[in-house]
Amino acid sequence: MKKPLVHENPRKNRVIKELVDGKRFATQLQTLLQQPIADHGPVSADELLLKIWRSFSEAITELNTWGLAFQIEEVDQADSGDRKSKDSTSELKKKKDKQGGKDRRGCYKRRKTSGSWMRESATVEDGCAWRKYGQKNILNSKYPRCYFRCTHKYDQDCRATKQVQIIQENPIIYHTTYFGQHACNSLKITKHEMMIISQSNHNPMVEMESPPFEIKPKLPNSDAIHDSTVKEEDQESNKIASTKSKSPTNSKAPKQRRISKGPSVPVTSPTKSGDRYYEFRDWFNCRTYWKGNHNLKSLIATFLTPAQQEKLNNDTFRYIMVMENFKCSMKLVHCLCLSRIFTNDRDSISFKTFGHDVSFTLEDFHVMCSLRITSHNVENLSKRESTILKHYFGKSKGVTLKDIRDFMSQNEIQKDDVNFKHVCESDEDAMKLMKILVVESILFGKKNESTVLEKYTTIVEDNKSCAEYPWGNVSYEKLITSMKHALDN
DNA sequence: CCCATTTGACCATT
DNA sequence: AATGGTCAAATGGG
Repeated sequence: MKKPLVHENPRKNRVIKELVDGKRFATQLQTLLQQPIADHGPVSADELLLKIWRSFSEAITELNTWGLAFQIEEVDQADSGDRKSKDSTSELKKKKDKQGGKDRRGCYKRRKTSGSWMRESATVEDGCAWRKYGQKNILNSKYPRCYFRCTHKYDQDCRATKQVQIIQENPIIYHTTYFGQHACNSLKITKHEMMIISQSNHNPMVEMESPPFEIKPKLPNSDAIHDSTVKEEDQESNKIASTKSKSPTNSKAPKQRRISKGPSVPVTSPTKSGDRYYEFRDWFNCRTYWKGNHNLKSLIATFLTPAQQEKLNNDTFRYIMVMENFKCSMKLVHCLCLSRIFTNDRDSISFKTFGHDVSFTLEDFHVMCSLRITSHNVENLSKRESTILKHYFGKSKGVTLKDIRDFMSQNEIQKDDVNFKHVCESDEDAMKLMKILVVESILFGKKNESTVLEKYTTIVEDNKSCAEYPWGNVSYEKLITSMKHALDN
């Protein structure tokens, strides 16, 4: 009998294993949640959550890089798609032996662009430890392309890679393309990694957020620490710290500011009762805080024509549009703002992520959300009437986000033969309506029932104003105000 | 000696 | 056949 090929495929086996593991952990979690907290065993729900997330994340990464390797499998089961071995010391020898001494260099599949993201900057430094493994002259390029992999490729099975190429001199600009997420326990979680975490969502088929914050419970007040898992984690971070001595970016942040111990920490948390302070994880998990449904992707797909989508993707909010998952990204921004409330520091914000202190400046906030920020005051709005709201909703005041969403879902694009038919009078109108939603629900984090503010609609309506308007300042301030309000309740 | 970079070879993909 | 991604021997720095 012919054995099904799939069982011979290590890639597929890994995917299956990860998914099965994930399911097992989920079942364990379900059992755990059905028991009273006092009966919980040595494994916490948070730990199980992390395990589940890791399993699915691994499976997705595997599926994303699958491609042709599945076919190669038939010919050569020994290697091809999977160069990695848990046993890094004997890996090289093993590989050669398996291949009968034949050199398999360059035996790879060509990169896919999905699951990658780019960055242009004046420095190559991004806080991560990279190892260069190649350099290539690229056709029609003045400068060579350099290939890097994560230093922890073998010791921690980390698959992150990047390609760096100079695209301009004086001033120098590096173009970096990142592939894959870090699976390693890197001490240096930087703003850039945060950006990556918030923007990368590799598989378009699966909506999944990376957990941007530490999962394990950790009380900020050392007196309150009795949980064994907390101690374990502390040991773990010390271990990492000692093995990773060179840490240029880290030295820049000696501020041992414990966010939760800041002077302006609220006495109670709106999520739970008791007189302890809460980490951002607590806020992050507080569903009442994250209003509305910010997932505009499906609306964009059904309401805008491909041409309109293309335009929107290259417009003022292009960096927002690049994000696969607005909700996750904006949660991060929310948390950043929240940290500012805790530290009461106008110049920088800091919080904990993966057990490490991370510090952000307002400038970094700008980098993260890529929204315009200016140093001077901005409230200089004209008192025009919103023509677009008036035109499509019959009124310029009192239109809710829901009204716009409903309008969009009731007027999906139609295609007859070759042309897209659209309910709006122009492409511009369709895009502007979508931009209003982006501003109100994503930048301002408003809930569905809120009314659209006319003064911002008029800015969106005017392309020049919209491009020049410092959305970064406004969303930043709005979020902080909104969080302060939430804290007071 | 260890670790990182350099560089030509190798080969999948286009 | 050209191109680009990866490997690994050679090389170099600490």
